[in-house]
Amino acid sequence: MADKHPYHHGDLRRALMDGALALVRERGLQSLSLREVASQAGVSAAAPYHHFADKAALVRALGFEALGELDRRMAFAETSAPGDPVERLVAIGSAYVRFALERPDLAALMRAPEMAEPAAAQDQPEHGESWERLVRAVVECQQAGAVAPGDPMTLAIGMWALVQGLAELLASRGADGIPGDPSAFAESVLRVMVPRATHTAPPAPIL
Amino acid sequence: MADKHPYHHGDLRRALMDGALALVRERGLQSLSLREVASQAGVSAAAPYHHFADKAALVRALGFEALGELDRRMAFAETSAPGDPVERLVAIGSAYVRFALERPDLAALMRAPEMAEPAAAQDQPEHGESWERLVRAVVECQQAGAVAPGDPMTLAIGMWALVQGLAELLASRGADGIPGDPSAFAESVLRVMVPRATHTAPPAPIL
DNA sequence: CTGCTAAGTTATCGGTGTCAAGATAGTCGC
DNA sequence: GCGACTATCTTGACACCGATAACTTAGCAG
Repeated sequence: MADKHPYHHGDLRRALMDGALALVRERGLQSLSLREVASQAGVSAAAPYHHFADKAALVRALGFEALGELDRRMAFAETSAPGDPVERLVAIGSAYVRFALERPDLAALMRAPEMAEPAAAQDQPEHGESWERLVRAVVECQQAGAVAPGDPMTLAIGMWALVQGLAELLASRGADGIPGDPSAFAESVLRVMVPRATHTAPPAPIL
Repeated sequence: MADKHPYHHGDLRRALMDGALALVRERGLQSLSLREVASQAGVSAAAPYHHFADKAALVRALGFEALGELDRRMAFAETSAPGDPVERLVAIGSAYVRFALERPDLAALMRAPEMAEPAAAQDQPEHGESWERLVRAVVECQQAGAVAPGDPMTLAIGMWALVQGLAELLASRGADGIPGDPSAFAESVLRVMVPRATHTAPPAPIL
């Protein structure tokens, strides 16, 4: 309905989002100003309110778009890392970290406080299957006997938290003091932290 | 020098920090206003600038105080969890998550964007030994043969990221859909994710 | 052509961070 | 005790921000 006939501006909503994203990219989410976004798009300061209820709504729209891009990257990582399921799990997680390192602006939008507000549940477009993909990868690892058995939800939450913490640590906080390529380092951390299945049957049989 | 003789107000700096913390606690870091902090302390809007260069400086001071409290809790967890080094490591990590769940205000201050700015390196008071403590716990686990060998830094960063991600996931994001006590759940996740040493000597010796 | 509604405008409000200049109150040297 | 000095706080202002109300314009349906 709103995306068909460009009345005055020609899809202003899109222009606002693009401009806002550019501003976040170059000066950070912290100093994003709705007025500046508007004036950069060549419209008055009140115009955005015909497309977004709030400044928060704009940020949420961008955040969900960022989540979509993340989902796309993780999907690509899943399909292009065949064979060993553990390698696939690592690849999925690594894609997350790489995304946060390459696009800290999008990563910041994903974890913007506006995304945690209850209003965020309303305008969520497609519910994104990132979570299902991660659980699937964990289950496949377990079926292959490569990862410790147990509730896959627990493991998946652990992996998700690990990857998210790694991303924030390396992107937002400084990636100083670690050697070489941060993304390669993150991958090695991931590889170590995957909860591998213990190869012995009982723990230390007294022989 | 500034903490000795209360000139007019009687340690206004402290009053501002306490008031600001109270405001963050009840309405969130997002809507913290320097003016409101000042007027709540019974002082004009410009008064805080004699004690903090910026609003960001106030937030950083609070953030470092929160880091100190976290450090205190992790230190307590370390000393009061003797015996099994893995249990100690889990206890330290669990203390982090519990802290973030109990005091989301302090957790938010710790990861405030102002803490990542380069200016944060200046006014850091005591450099906090949380990191050293974590590395120590990891090394002890390795010496006991309970945790996979390898660079302890890598493992410690993994644990730190895991615990940080877990805290953010459970605190900022909703802790919905997980069963029972969130902190107990986090502890179980931690326990699963600790990179245990494989109990076999070589990986599958062809016998 | 006549409504009707979406889209954009101007004007304004209350609020915010920050600074400059002045007033005030303690401390120190004499 | 007294003047100089400096730290502290106030007033007043500036520029900006998010948000709303009232008005104008543009495109479409009948």
